[in-house]
Amino acid sequence: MARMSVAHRREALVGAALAVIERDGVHAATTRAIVAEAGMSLASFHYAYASRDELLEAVVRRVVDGYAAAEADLEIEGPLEVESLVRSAITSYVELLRADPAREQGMIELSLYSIRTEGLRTVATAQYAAYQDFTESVIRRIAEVTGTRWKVPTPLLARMVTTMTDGLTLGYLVNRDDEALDQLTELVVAALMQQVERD
Amino acid sequence: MARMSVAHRREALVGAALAVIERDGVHAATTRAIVAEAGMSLASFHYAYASRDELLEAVVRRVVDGYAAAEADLEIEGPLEVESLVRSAITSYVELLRADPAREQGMIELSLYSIRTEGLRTVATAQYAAYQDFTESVIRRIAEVTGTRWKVPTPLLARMVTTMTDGLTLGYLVNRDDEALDQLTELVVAALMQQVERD
DNA sequence: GTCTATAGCCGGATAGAC
DNA sequence: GTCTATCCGGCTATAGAC
Repeated sequence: MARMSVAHRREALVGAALAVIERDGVHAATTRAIVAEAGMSLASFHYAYASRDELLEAVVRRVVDGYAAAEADLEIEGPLEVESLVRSAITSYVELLRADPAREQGMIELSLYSIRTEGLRTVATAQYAAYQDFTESVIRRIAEVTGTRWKVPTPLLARMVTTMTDGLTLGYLVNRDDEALDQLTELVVAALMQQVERD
Repeated sequence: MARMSVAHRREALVGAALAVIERDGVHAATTRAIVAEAGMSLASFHYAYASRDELLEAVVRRVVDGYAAAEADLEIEGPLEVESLVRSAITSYVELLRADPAREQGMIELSLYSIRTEGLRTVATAQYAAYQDFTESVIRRIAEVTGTRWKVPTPLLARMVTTMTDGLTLGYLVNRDDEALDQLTELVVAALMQQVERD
């Protein structure tokens, strides 16, 4: 393979690893599968990263950065009414889940793997914290735009959102029940609307 | 090892596999680790089961049967008031989670592994269906005992419960934040109480 | 029936040629 | 710097002695 800078090679490997994880799961993301996906040799892998876990750490970081980017791009659309904004925020994740369940399964597997792996635990919590920050900023934006107040602190509400989206994800991965997903989405929206302060 | 009936040997292997999965995760539940846990030889394993996946299928079935047994044993305690019964039902799971997070992580890993494995997919959905049945029966019992009606069908409400408990589980596994777990439990109870029909 | 021993494969990581 | 070839360990599954 042509000469590449280490930085460029690392980038390519992280991308390939993500592709394999999303398609076949963390278990299948062996160094060999990853280099095959990236079209490079096994030795080149170890030239760029000392170990498989070091690469996986970089993968988690890329995922985290993705959330941060999404946060920056965030746009509020549609009528400026709390319920419809909350619904569209939840729905946008649900549609992501529906469109690419394997991706979400890969992300959960990555979290669980990180938790079990010495040296990756802190990276896992960082992944969650980033997702948390993203959710919090959405909630804050909705409150600002509509002039709403919440009954509970924003960080707690954000955790409630991730709790429910995680639960929706696991349930959908197992059952693949689109109708149930729609109905549950409505219940989730209702649960959040319950936390709007009505003066 | 002394002579054992195949049935007894299988039982021992399933128990050992569950122990390893709960302690070290599905990934670590190799045939070698399992027979070491059970104190038998590798060859004896293959005398009882044709393959590792065949054993894992049996493990999932045992978990399912466990839920069914829990359902039969179910007792309603405390004051006959909807909110306190709902809270105690949720809390009893949350305390289970807090006491043995590794066990719950193992169960989630088992589900995700089953989903990815040809021939275990149906077993995975059966696992969830059993959990679903258990939850439904609890909800029904609470409604009967207190004379309450729910705004939504019981099966949907049961799915909402599993959605939220799954979410609580993933979040707790990553963050190990006991205070957040308490606060989220209260929000979950509130979300369920919202679905009580007040005439 | 139960064991030890081993086949056969795949994994991460490395040596050494170029 | 990048490659091919290889080491070495752990895995599932099986062969064959007893």
